[in-house]
Amino acid sequence: MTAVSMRDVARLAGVSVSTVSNVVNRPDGVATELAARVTEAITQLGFVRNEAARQLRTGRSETLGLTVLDLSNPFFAAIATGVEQAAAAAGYSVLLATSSSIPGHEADTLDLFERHRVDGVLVASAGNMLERLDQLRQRGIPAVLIDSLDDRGAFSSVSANNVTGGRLAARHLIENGRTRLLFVGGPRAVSQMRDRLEGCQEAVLAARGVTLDVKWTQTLSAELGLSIGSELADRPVHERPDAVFAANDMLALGLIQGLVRGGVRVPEDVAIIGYDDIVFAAAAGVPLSSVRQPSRAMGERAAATLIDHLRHPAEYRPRAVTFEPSLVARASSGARPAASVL
Amino acid sequence: MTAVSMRDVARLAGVSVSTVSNVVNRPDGVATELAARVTEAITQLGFVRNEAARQLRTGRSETLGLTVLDLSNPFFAAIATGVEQAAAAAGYSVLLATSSSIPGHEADTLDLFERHRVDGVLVASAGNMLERLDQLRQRGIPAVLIDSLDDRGAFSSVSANNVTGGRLAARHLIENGRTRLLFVGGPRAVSQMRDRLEGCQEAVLAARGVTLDVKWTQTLSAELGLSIGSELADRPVHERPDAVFAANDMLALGLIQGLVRGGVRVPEDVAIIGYDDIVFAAAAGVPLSSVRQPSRAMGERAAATLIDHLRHPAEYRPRAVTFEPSLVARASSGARPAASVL
DNA sequence: TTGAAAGCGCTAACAT
DNA sequence: ATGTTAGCGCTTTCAA
Repeated sequence: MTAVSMRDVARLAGVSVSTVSNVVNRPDGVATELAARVTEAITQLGFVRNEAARQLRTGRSETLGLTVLDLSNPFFAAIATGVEQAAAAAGYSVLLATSSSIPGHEADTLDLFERHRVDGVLVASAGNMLERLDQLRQRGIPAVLIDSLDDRGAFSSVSANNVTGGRLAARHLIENGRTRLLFVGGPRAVSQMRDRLEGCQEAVLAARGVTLDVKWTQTLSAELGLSIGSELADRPVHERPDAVFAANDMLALGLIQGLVRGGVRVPEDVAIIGYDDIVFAAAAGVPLSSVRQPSRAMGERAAATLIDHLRHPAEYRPRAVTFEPSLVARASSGARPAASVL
Repeated sequence: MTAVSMRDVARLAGVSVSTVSNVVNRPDGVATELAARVTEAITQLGFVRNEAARQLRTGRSETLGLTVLDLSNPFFAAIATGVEQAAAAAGYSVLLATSSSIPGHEADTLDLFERHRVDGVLVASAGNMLERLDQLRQRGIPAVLIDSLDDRGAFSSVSANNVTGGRLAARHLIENGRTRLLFVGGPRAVSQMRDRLEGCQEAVLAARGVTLDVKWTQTLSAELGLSIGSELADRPVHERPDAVFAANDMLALGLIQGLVRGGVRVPEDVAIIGYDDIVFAAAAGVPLSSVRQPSRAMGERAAATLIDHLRHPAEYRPRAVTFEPSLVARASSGARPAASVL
């Protein structure tokens, strides 16, 4: 019942534990005949090395900690997929934690990671974890931020330019003749949100006769979008925006639903554009225009960057990898749909 | 740079390591004055216990392994969310692995788990892992299956009745006047798929003058649905089914797209029903009727069941928890939409 | 109530 | 090329 150890293998093969260890880790320097005997014993006994013991001895866990805001948002799910794949390809395991369940305590997920002595941490969560991450870094556990930046440049990050994204979205709405824009997103404390708004504002200022209203929210869920959509639908027409830039697609999808149910036509009465280009944006009731972020690639790249830091600690230089977001125009923004992308 | 250990804490507090251990794990039996000194030393030094060492000593890792087929499918993402939450609430960490990237080698994810000596394993993946899971069980690592059953009853499982689900779907289509049904799903080797078809067949047999065609597929992606939809659209009308039961929502969503692009009206010409009721089904171009599985609850329940087995190994009795799936009728099946659910 | 000591399974010097 | 040995950080008897 208790697991097979190297000692058992050594005994059966008639060799020492260190030889077994060598066969497992550096088979080169072992006589082929012995190696064969050991391998035989390993399969016969079904030996599986104990990572905890190995980790205790080597000081490395070959494990990465990943904190995501919310797995049920396809944007984060895609990031997690990318991370997991890249990590697995490099021989790392992934310890997963979700931060949305503990508002205000997002950094708690890091405690878990530190106890497990993960080799590094990946954070895709809006919560403010920088202080705690600093602490981890001082203790030898580096981190890479996904979808956010570290202003002080202490951490590497992988993100898509949110100012550009906001500008793309707003410019697109304006080019389609919209003049009364509404930005819906939040929380305000989250820099991505402020950046998207900033880009949006730039585009508005660059145009003439275009107004921008802002509605800050605490979350970005489809449910919230639904209720905001209903609220907008209830407004008299002249108090209603003719275009809404929603800070993510979940919110945008809900908005469309709320508006349509309230008798408002999308895009005729109100144009909508979202953010992230989740896979379902294309299949939505009114196919949703969106600003695409290469979420899965971002996850892969973040894991690769972290692993690179791990492998070359000497030449550690935080680097900010920035992807450029791109506009995906579909029906919801009133543009002629491009060759439609599923 | 090297992490703070209990020895360091002990030294600073002027006590022995075992006292530190006691303070951390069983503070009751320690004199308050000493305990205070130790706690003080802990915060001062920023001590964080090393799980690997603890695990090596106790033989328990307080970690659960979770294998999911594909995180980018909201059904699995919801399961993962449920698992993660329930595990965290009970003090367990979650080691995550994705199996879709290694077709034919799904069980490889279990190697990882065994090396890490996870306390238990949760499997939400179609791949055939039963043999390897048996091995793990013999080595003291129990498993719980999610969304699949163990015919031999060796493992606990949490699933929704797929026969019932298939019956609900087909009956619904038939009740709406459809007579030429097509089932699309697969792979055939996956029992969930066979069960859904079985339920479907039952409903067809119970009706008169209804035919059922079957199309087996290797995967269930939106892309595949799109191409099948196009193919159906290209058929002459009399060779085309008037209703399609797709084995999951991703596939169904793609199907709708393919059909609509090909000039086929949904649901007028072809009714569609999917499976899983992912959150985006409601927001689809044609709101998608679906058979709902309580995915998140299933994840929670599975984790709870596994943890229960872990805590009461003596009274281990595999149990099959079965949720009943429910029909969610929306526009795609030609029914009058129920009070619409987002 | 507190401490001393053994040992979990492994790796890495070091000795042979 | 192989074996001997120490020790990673913790928990847990056992003794004081």
